[in-house]
Amino acid sequence: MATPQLEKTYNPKAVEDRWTRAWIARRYFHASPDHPGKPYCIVIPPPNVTGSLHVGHALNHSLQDILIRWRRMQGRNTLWLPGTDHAGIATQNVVEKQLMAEGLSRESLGRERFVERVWQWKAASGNTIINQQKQLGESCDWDRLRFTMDEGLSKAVIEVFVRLYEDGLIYRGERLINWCPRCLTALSDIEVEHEDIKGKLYHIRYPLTDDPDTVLVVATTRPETMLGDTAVAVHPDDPRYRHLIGKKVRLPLTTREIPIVGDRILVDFEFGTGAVKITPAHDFNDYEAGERHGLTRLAVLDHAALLDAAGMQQAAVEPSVIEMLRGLPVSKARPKVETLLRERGILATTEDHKMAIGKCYRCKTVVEPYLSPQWFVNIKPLAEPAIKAVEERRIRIVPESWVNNYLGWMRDIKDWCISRQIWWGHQIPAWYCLACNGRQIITADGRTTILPGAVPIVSKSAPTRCPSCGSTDLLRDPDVLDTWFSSALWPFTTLGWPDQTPELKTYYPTSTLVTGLDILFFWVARMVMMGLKFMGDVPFKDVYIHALVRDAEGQKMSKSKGNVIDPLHVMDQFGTDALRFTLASMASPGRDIKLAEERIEGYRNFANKIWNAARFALMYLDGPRTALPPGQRTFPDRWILSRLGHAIRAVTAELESYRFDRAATVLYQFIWHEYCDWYLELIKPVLQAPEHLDGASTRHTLVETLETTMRLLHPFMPFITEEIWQTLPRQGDSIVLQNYPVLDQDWVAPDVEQHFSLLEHTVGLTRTGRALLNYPPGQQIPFHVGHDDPNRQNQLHQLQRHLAHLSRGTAEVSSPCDWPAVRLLRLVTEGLSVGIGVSGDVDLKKAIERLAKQIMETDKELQRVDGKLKNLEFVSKAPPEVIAEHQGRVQTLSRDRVLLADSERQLRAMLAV
RNA sequence: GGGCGAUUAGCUCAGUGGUAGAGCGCUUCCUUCACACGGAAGAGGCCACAGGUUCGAUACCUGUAUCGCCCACCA
Repeated sequence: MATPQLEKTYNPKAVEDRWTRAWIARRYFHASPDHPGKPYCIVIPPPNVTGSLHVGHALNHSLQDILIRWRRMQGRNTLWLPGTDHAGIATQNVVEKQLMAEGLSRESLGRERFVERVWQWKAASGNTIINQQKQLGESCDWDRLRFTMDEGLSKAVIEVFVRLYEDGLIYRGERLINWCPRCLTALSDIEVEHEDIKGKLYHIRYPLTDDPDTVLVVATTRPETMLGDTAVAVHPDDPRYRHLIGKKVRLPLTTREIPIVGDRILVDFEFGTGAVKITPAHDFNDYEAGERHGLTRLAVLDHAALLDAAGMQQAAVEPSVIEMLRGLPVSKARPKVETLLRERGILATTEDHKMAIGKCYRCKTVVEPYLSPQWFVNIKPLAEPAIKAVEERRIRIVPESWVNNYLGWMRDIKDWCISRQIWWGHQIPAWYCLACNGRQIITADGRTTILPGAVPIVSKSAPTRCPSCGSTDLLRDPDVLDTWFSSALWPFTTLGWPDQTPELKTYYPTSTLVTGLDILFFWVARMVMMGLKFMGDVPFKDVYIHALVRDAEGQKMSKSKGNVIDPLHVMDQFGTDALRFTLASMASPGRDIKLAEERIEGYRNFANKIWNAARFALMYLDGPRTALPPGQRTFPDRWILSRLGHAIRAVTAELESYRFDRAATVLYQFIWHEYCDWYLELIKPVLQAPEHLDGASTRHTLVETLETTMRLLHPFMPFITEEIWQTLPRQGDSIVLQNYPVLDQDWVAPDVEQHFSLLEHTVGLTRTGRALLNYPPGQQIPFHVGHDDPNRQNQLHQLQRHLAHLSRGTAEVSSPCDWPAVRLLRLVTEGLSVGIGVSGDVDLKKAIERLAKQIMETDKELQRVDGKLKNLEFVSKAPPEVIAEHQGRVQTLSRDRVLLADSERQLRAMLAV
């Protein structure tokens, strides 16, 4: 017997560090277009460069790594392409915060030095998440690490922008957009998070100009914006108001008069008072109504969402009101306006009202609709092919339930605002000739505003002179592109586009995209559109959408709530394999994951179980082993191989349909309950008797099964499987490069499995008996087994040896009727009877009392079900014919066990003891 | 307002038109020579509610309730 080479308890830390380094150093994960095999490629959803690994990443990346390792082992030419996203606003915010701590600001630094500073920050901190990904065991091709602002990718971004512009799919215009007054930039529609809050509905009196005694009461949730009203709308069919259309009201707090218009789109006359104020510069609906009625747009809020004196002046607001409100944020201005209106008797009434406000997805500041010139993508022409691709299932979305979500959004898609007024990002490749556009370009307070009338020169490289007037006085558009613009190109720009690289040819379209549904619209939809536009093909064939990870209470994890599970901490405490396996096992479709640490601890135990199974196997490595044809294998060997075959088939099938959870369950079940609990126990007598005839065959199967199992498990638990695999007899340097197990048809043995289930059942009965009788564990228990079916009776004979061993007893197989009836308790199920001999020093009376008690309880339960169960076959697992045969002498012991007495009288006697 | 999903053991979740499953937790027994991060035996469920289809429904259909998510400009 060999000395065990492994520690008694699995210690993940050292193992993980060692293999992380070795795998990367040996470049096992490096992919090349020349490699053989059908390509399999995943591009990673690039985490923000500011990020550190949170549990959502851990889930997302674990699942990808499972797929990647699995496909690699299957012999595919496998590329997992890693990278990070420059995360425009998020990163800029991080660096600005740093500057603030130093008493600096980005304005004081100036654009160039600020951007330089961000690059410095990236160089210093940008690799945090990459290193954490490596710790997680991710088998990315780290040689191909990309960053969305790499030179090549930036070039591609410019290329795309220019081509879209030339195709008329990018335009510039002044629109009402979502504006974050803290980040001071435009946001796209989906960058706004809506939240319900309780607000008030203010009813305000607007007097008619030709009849000041008549007032039109309008309802609004934002009284402070009334200063910018340019009309009041009523429904043209509303009998209360329709005669007023065309008249004017005097706008309170101002000296302006505004018209009453009829608008059936804006006005729902059941809501509020049926009259709506129109503020085209501060509300999306009003903006459109303003377009319909040709209204002017008066902005009374500035870019920081403060009440703007100049704007108010232009809106003819009373000077005293301007003085009161100037420079105030909306939150302070609103109560002041309310008080003012109340004092002047203009406020009719207020009522509580639930309303939705939008917040910036980066900084949670309330966003304002803001009128400003921006760049947009004309998205409909791009969306159409992207809709078709999913409808025609050229892209398969898993789970399918998200298809409708995707299609619904795509069919109703709005133009995409892609310009951001920040400095960190891809600067828009547009220039303006100052000579030609002199009056369109205004610089004030250090902010340059390029009015919508300015004519851009869009070009891949900086033009030296204006093509129309020849002037060299050119100004580049200061805006940068939405971060998601470059992300949308990720599947092809990372492979070298616009160059026709071998990588692009080999790996595009990629195979699978693994992502959370939170970025389905931000990212997935846009990749589809851009991929189809520029590559003429879908960017990926499958999209697997996984759930969100929440804490054990189902709350979204957030730092402020303090309920964040830090994956690095967990990896440290329980091991990376345990975390990965946990996440995989909980990745059921269509349900969020509530993660609790106990669960991870459970899989840590699983890792330890595997470890010890390996230790056990290693003790018998030294003995001779033979490769025997299946016929010569022993019963336990044939059984475990048959089960292994099932596991292989199941795991593979589940992975093919992205059921990581079920694959994990299969592995857990097989390894713990079949390999460890039964197989290892079954073969112990053979292994521990050195001269046993079956020794060679058994040792062979023991190791063969373990080795195969390690390969089967490797994608899920890469570290421990590698470590164990290394100790086994093997060919090759690393499990990473081994073949994934495939089912060997010779292993399939239904007859053996049937055999085994008889054994399992019988052993279970003896153990129950032992527990019921309080047999001391050390004491051997004498028992008889028999079966009504002669065939199975025979099988029992063959299993006698195993039975005796596993039951720790002396087994005798005899036909059910010829047992010594005295002092035996018999347990029967499915025609199988086990009689346990009761030796003198056990209190038979007590044992029978306990049985009787159980029977009584069961009886009560049966009576509760109200006579429906007159026939015991409903509660017994015994086949009906067996029950019928024993009618009247059978009592239910529990739902699946029946106590059998030789006669009713005997039964009564037993119960009455 | 629209759409989607959930509701199964104390907790977290699988699952199937035909006798209810797992992990964790709990109870009892056991430190036997792979593992106490272990072994064995147990307890514990009108499968949210109400109808319908069916020989039979936890599963299929309809409705109700509660919770969650996504989308949406209702002032």
